[in-house]
This record gives sequence, structure tokens and C-alpha cells, in this order.
Amino acid sequence: MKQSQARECFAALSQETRLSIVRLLVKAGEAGVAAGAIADDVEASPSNVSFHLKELERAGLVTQRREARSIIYAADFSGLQSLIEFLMKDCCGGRSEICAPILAAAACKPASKRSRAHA
Amino acid sequence: MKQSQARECFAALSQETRLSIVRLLVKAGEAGVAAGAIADDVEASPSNVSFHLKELERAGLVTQRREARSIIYAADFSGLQSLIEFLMKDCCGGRSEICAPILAAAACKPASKRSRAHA
DNA sequence: TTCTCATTTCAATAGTACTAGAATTATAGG
DNA sequence: CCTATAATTCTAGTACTATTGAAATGAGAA
Repeated sequence: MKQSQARECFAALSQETRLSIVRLLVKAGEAGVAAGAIADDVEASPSNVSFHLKELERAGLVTQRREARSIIYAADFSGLQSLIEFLMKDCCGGRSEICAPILAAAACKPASKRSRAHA
Repeated sequence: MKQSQARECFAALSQETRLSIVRLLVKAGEAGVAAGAIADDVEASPSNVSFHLKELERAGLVTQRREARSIIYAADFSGLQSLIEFLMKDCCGGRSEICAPILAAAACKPASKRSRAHA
């Protein structure tokens, strides 16, 4: 990923409504969420959500597909991967004992912030 | 990390000069870089870099310490950790087979984009 | 103390992004 | 074909953010 593209991704994520949308879609996974349902969830007008979704798509963070009358949006996990990769690339001059725990902490946790799993 | 704070982080990273600074400091690791040297590296005026460093500090992405006449800035790796954690939290409804490879790909690679290590 | 270097603060300007509402396009059903 | 629904596009107004250069601050050296 080039720096200019990473910048666009961060810009996309720097806006309240858009960040809420991405978080919603990250939770939703591959199933995705229809545009209207997204607007309900983040409590914004349809036109406003449409504007932000286009922005997120341009940044490569979400994908869209039509399903009957609805348009379903889903997080683009490969885009997220590239972004994190870009941010941490060459970190610490390659001393992985510093950055390894950072990524370990980010590992997929099922709806609980604590490390003590209670599922 | 709260959403508002994550938003500030992304906003901080969404600006060309600031993103260059963070990448520089991520590479530099704990040793850090003096403000003046940062300005040279990213090719911006001292006052402009100072403005951006303050912004990055406010977001919790860099730390500063004084060393003689210079002020040394370093990446705040715990801040970066929290940010990635926030972005990927509860992802895919807990189906780690989807998000695990994302984080694996982001693992610390010593200055080479390819997986074939040649150090 | 006085001088010098490194960095920050300040004030003004210019550029960019966000929001809301009305009109438009696209799909499904009667 | 005509109506209803889902979503997007367009336009205009408002607010925020970045940049620049000059002046001020703070730390060390003579």
C-alpha cells in the first residue's frame, strides 16, 4: 500500500459517522449490512450515509453488492489488513519483541475487551 | 479506547506530514528522533512540524522527552496497539479464522515487504 | 550574564470537508 | 404500465484544518 492510499484510509476513518459504519461492518463480517439499516444504526440521514459510504469505498475499506432493492455493504478485510501492515511496516528496525505483543493484543476477541475469556 | 479517541488518532494519521512523521518514528523505535531532524526528514518548516507533533501527542501516538537542547519524539507503541485493537474489536462476530491472517500479515517485518527474509 | 541554538506559540489566510433537503435513478410488485 | 421503495446525486451553506512567517521561550555555552 502506498502512503497516499493509507492517508485516504485514515482520513476515511477519522470521521465519527464513518468510523461508526466501519466498526458496524467489521462486527457484521462478510454478511454485511444494507445501506438503510446502516443509516438507522448510526442515526444519520440516508443521503449523508450514502456520502460517507462512497468515501469509504473510495478508500478501499468497504465493498458493496446489490441484493434485490437493497445495496449491501461489507467491510473489506483485505483493505484493513493492508492498512495495518503499512502502519507497522519496518517497525522498531525489525526488533519484533517490541511490535509482536502489539499485534497479539489486537487478535480477534469475541465481544469482550478483557483477556480473560468468559464465552 | 473510546471511539472519540480513536477518531482523533485516525484524524492525526490522515495528514501527509503527520503520517510521514509517524512512519519515521515507528521505524526509529524507542530511540526516537529530535524535532529538528524530523523537520529535515519530512521536508517541512520547524513551526509546521511542531504543530503536527503537538497534534500527534494529543492523539496519544507520540511521546516527547527533552535531551539537552533538543526535544526527542518517539512513537507511542501502546497507543498504536490500542488503536488497532479498537479497529478490529469484535470483528467477524468472533470468527477468528477471518481476522487472524490479517494480524499475521501485519507482523513485524525487517524492512522488506516480502515474506522471504534475506537479512 | 550574555549569546546562540532548538523549538514552540501566535495570528491571519486559504483550502477542504460535512450536512441537509430536493431531485434522480434503479428495482420489485400490482 | 404505474406505483412504491431503496439508495444515490446534486447544490449550497457552514465549519473546520493546514500553512506561513514573525516573535517568544527555554536550555546550554562562553
